[in-house]
Amino acid sequence: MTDDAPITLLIVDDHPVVRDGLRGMFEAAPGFRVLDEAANGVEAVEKAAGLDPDVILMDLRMPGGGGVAAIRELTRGGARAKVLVLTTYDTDSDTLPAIEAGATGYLLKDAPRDDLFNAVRAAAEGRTVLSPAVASRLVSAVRGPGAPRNEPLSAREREVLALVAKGTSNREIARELFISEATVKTHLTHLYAKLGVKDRAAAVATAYQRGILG
Amino acid sequence: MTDDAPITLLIVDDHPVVRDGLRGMFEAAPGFRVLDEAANGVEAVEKAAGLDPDVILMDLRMPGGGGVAAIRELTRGGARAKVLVLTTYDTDSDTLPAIEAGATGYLLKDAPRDDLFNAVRAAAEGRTVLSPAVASRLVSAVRGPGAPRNEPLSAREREVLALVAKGTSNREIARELFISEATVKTHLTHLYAKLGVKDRAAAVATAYQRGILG
DNA sequence: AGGCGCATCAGCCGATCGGTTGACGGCATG
DNA sequence: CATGCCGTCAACCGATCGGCTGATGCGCCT
Repeated sequence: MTDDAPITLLIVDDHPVVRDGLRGMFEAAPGFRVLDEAANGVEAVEKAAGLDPDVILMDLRMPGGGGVAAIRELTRGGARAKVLVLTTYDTDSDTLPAIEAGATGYLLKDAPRDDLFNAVRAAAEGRTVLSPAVASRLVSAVRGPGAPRNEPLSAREREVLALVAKGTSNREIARELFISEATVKTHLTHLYAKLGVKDRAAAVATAYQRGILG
Repeated sequence: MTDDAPITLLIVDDHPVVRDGLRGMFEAAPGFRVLDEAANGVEAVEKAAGLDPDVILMDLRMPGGGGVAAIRELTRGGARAKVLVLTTYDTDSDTLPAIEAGATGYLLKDAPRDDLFNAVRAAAEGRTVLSPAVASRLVSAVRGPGAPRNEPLSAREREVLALVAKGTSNREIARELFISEATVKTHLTHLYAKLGVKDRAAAVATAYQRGILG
């Protein structure tokens, strides 16, 4: 790939507004060429096969064809395209799966325009680009390839979690277990980290999926 | 039972402090007689068989022998004793199970002393006594015998709930679904009512148990 | 002896949640 | 056509949560 050849793009997002915004942004900048758009993962895989873009800008969380699955399919299919994940809002729980699935970069849509351009150029060259928030998450999560993070919860943590699943507030949990509210919060913070979630609702969901509850 | 015969009591609670408190309270008042105490459901069933108390004051949520199971066993065994449930803090999800299991009354420990006395007298006569909070829950839950309230969630509500289970905040859910945060909250309030829970964590738990999620 | 995980606690903060009340249009059912 | 459910939205409020920093004591393993 020479310096003057434009980087070709495929934009994947379920929000038409976002697609337009990205298209406009890249068409207005030199060195980029938007080949097409797709509204979901399935469509993205199809179009990528035909168009062979350099970089795919992909949203996660789309109706009808999740982003992570699409990435996995693309990389497994040996596609040349680099996938740059662009998440709508903040760093959610799909970060690691997306990267494990083969995403080359991961950043937030509210990143400055120039960061976006740089990220796409970097991705086109195969360099990994991560938004700071994501990067910090990754370093704190240096773990084996594809390991679904399975740290065991302590007995006390499981006890707290079980009460959380019953709708018990931290204060109530404290009274139930004869400990202070501060301790309850500590247990919660720890088990959030172990489960890889960020609030009690997600903790309960993950616990059910792993058979810790129910 | 004549007017001057004291009402005999069995106190069941895992907290020694609470047991002492109740014992002291009833021993100081005329017309009551505390026969014994138990620290869990199993012990309660055993002692009730031997002592034949008029009223059993029972906490729910105890380690080693849940209160509801004990109540069920007592009533199924044809015990004469009336069970008055005394919950530590507030109206939790065990309210209905406890009453269905055969509890004669249900009130909160922070009820005024006289309410407690009256409740025990009422229970001894077989009258049902409920704390206001519990009563209002019941009227809004005129369920058939043993029916675990199975109101179906609307499609939108299920959609919101699924995102909640992923740890998504209300604001993020709003963006995902192209609706306002106010609407998200409305959906949540509705689905809490339908599931009979009071926060998102319990909603997720209930949803898993009913197969709505996972 | 030193390190490590677990459990306990404090205080502060901003962000978020849940409750409440009230409202509007659409659509179906009766 | 009246009633009810669904979906949408607003504004306000107190309660709760989650993050952060930092600290102590205990038991276990090396």
